Amino acid sequence: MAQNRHSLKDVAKRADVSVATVSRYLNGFLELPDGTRSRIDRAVADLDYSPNPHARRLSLGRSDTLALVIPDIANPFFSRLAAAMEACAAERGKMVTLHATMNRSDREIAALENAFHNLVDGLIFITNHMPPAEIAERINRFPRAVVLDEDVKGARTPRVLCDNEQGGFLAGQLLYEAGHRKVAYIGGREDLFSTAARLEGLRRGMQGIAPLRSYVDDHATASGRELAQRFLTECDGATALFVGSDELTVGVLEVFRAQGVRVPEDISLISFDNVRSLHLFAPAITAVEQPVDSMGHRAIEMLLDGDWDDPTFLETTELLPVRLIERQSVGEPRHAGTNA
Amino acid sequence: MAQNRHSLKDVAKRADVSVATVSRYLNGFLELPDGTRSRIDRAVADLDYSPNPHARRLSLGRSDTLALVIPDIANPFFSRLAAAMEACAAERGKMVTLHATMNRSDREIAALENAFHNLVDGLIFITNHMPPAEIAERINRFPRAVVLDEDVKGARTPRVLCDNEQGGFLAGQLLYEAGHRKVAYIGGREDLFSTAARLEGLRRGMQGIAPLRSYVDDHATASGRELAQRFLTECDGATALFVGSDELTVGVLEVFRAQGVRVPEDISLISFDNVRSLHLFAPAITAVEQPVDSMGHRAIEMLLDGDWDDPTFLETTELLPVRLIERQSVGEPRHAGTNA
DNA sequence: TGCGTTTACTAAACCGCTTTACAGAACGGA
DNA sequence: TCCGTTCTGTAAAGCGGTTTAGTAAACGCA
Repeated sequence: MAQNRHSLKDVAKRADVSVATVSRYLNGFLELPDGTRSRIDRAVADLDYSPNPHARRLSLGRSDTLALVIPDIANPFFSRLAAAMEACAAERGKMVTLHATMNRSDREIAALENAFHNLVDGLIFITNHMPPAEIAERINRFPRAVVLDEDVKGARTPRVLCDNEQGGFLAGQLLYEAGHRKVAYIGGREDLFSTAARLEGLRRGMQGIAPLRSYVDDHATASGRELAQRFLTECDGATALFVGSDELTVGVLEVFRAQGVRVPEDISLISFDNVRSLHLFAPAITAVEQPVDSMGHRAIEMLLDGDWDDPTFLETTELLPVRLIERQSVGEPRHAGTNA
Repeated sequence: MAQNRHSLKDVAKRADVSVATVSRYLNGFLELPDGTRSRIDRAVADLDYSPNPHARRLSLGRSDTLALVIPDIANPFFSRLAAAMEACAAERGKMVTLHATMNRSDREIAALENAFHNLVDGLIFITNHMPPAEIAERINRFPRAVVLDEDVKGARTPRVLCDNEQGGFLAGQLLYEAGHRKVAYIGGREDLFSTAARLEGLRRGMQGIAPLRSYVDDHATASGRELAQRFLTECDGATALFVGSDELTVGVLEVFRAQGVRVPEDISLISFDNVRSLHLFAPAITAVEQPVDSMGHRAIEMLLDGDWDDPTFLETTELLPVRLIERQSVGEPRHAGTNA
């Protein structure tokens, strides 16, 4: 019932040896003759002993904890990423703490500050905006950090990203082949590496035709609504929309539905992520799928198994492949003749 | 760059006082004259001092950490719950660690073991199955624990639940008024408190008509598919389906779609949770909405602000209200005449 | 001037574990 | 018999805070 814990000293006394002996034995640094060993084992069992983690961590100088700094856990993309990372970390005996930032620099700084002071064994950092240089500096203070999902300018850490360029390319190719020539992109700002890569890929897929663009600072559903509204008034003849995340897509579709804009009859649409149940939407939404689970796993593996003594390891960028999932949200452009 | 931290001793030396003075001053237990105070402030600033959390926790005997033991973070319901709890905890200076169990007893035990040994300041426990008595015992060993979302038999802790009975009632009422008389329920086993309450409410809403039932052990999409399949072969004339979670609903709809079963023309459907974007589904799905954010907030608030000295506090059950969100998945029963 | 009370601070124990440095006993070989 | 090894441990110094008990100096006051 109560926290009635026994200490190493209690075990030592009961087994009639010194604390050093018990400690070293339990940690596998000491071979003992059967008699002593069984006395210690007995004492441990009798007292239901388990080492005090605070003392252990103070002594060892590590925390057995990884910090996840992440924009929004309620967002399915990030929650799946978090789930993958937690599973991977738990397998290796590491705990995981959560720090939601909502993409706000002040909260990112607070989370990094917190994690740093807590002496975590490693940091996973995810952001969706272009953070100020101060944030990269703070990331660089961690002995071990991995940047995930979006590159951070100035961060000297390994990166795990999806192949955004390829994702853009697949989307562009599909749209081009369906006959679209005027395509708009809704997503993060162009100074983000992911956005630049996607736009680059999109252009390549579109045989060199550049997309129209609108930008947001986050991947909130509300931003999707706002941009959809803007898109409808300023769309300038665009017949297709490439949306940077499922969250934004949800907002876009809400507005389209409210305004009677039909997908794909009026506007074709491709989403990015494929973490929501887009297959059940009306219409089912075509999307570029991110390899969420492997991104999470790789990030943790790099953190824990990376060769952190090798300075070139910090330059590593792991690019994970995306897939295009074709459904029903892409059709022919409305007035195919007039858009060529 | 490196973890080049300064200790309290460094600060004390620099400010030319004792460590005790610095410690007590920094913790607000000591008033100091301006001179001393500013010397300490200076030293702290110069050395960029921040207390070592491991040492602090060892000394204080607490961890500033809350453990969230939760079935699956990738599930939107739980991820939103986790997001709400993290936000609430962060506001009060507590970190949050994540422990996903996938509703498996062995993992629940491992997570509880882990959290217990880590001397967390509090535990939030969520499960979706009927856990063995051992788990309640382990929960009871925590000085502070709150059970969330689903009651746990034998756990002597406060509970935060949604009003499942009311949710069932609202669903039943809607179905009854639409003309349905044969309704099936898909969800957790009946020995779960939530299931019993929902079925009870459903019956009440249906004017006393008891539903057909099928049960699962988790809220995975795959289970939804399986049960939908079973439902279609054994449905025994049921014209409506009340599904225990959005996750299950996704699986059900996948099967319905594959088999050409139309909602609501062939079968009416009401989901529970409303955490996925059901409004964009085809058809938009009527659902009982759980107050996810307030459930998360209340759980944390009870954990941190509850009167843990009052033994009756452990008997507290907080029941949060649900709402029925009407959309397009409920219609008249197919052969209204034959079902009365 | 002397005495009690504040003021301003310190010494040292303690939290519970790890780990280095060392020591006594037993053993083996020359 | 003597010396060098192994075997089986131990004492004690950290890790970096918090906190109790106590003290020297200054202050107020008769």
